[in-house]
Amino acid sequence: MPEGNEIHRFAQQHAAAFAGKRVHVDSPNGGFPDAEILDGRKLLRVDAVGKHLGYNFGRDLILHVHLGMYGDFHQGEMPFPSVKGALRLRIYTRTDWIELRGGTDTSIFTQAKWESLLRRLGPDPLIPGTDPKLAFEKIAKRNTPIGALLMDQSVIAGIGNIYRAELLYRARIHPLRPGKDVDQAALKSIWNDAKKLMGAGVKDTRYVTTLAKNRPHKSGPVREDEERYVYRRHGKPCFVCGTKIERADLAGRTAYWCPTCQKK
DNA sequence: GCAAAATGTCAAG
DNA sequence: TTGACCTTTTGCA
Repeated sequence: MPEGNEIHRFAQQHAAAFAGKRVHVDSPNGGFPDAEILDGRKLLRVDAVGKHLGYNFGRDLILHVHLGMYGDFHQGEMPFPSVKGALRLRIYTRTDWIELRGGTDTSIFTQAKWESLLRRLGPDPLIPGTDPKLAFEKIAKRNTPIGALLMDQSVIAGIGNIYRAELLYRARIHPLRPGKDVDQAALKSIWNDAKKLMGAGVKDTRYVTTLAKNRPHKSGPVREDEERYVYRRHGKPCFVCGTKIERADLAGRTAYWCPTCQKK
């Protein structure tokens, strides 16, 4: 279910509970038979890059988790909740536990494999100090729509369908505009906006991208139906201009945009 | 009770 | 470009 912000949040929370400690690892539904290799070892640290998590148990023992579209974690203090559903992985100590369900990949990586993963990922806006230059250069060369490039993890790591839609709305750029027609100043502002929005999304579990001045209810708590400008708002009026939000498939995922505010 | 959809990625054709 | 895969939740019978 997650974009990069949630991955980084999981890394922080899981490290807080387990890093530097000997942990138990098991797989109640048998979906991760290698759990026993890790059981009883010390978890050194938890890394997050883009949408990937690496639980580092020492060289060549890196538990790689990619949640894909459906994977999710739950975390809590002992005792365990009752086992239900397809519980693939648990990590726990005497006091804390996490549970993992779903997900595209749960497997043990060598150091070399982890490094080759890092090599094929673009810069991650959630890693402080990251230089976006390589991403800008790739985008400037390509005819591919910017809406597809922002989701391409080898261009920029961590952006998913919600942030793609909302970043492009906030930049007033149509998702079908070719990458090479997005100027450098616009790319820079999208990158800075990604750092800001996704950074807020690490702390806040809601994806709020609207400015208060654009919300129909400008004060009070943000209403659920006013959190975002375009994502899953097709057929509804744009908060800024009133035009109906459109949607279409783009690179295998549904893109959303305002045909008036966002220019091709 | 069942179909459909969902914040993702990869491989086959 | 399409299908396959992982699982839960929602909406409609």
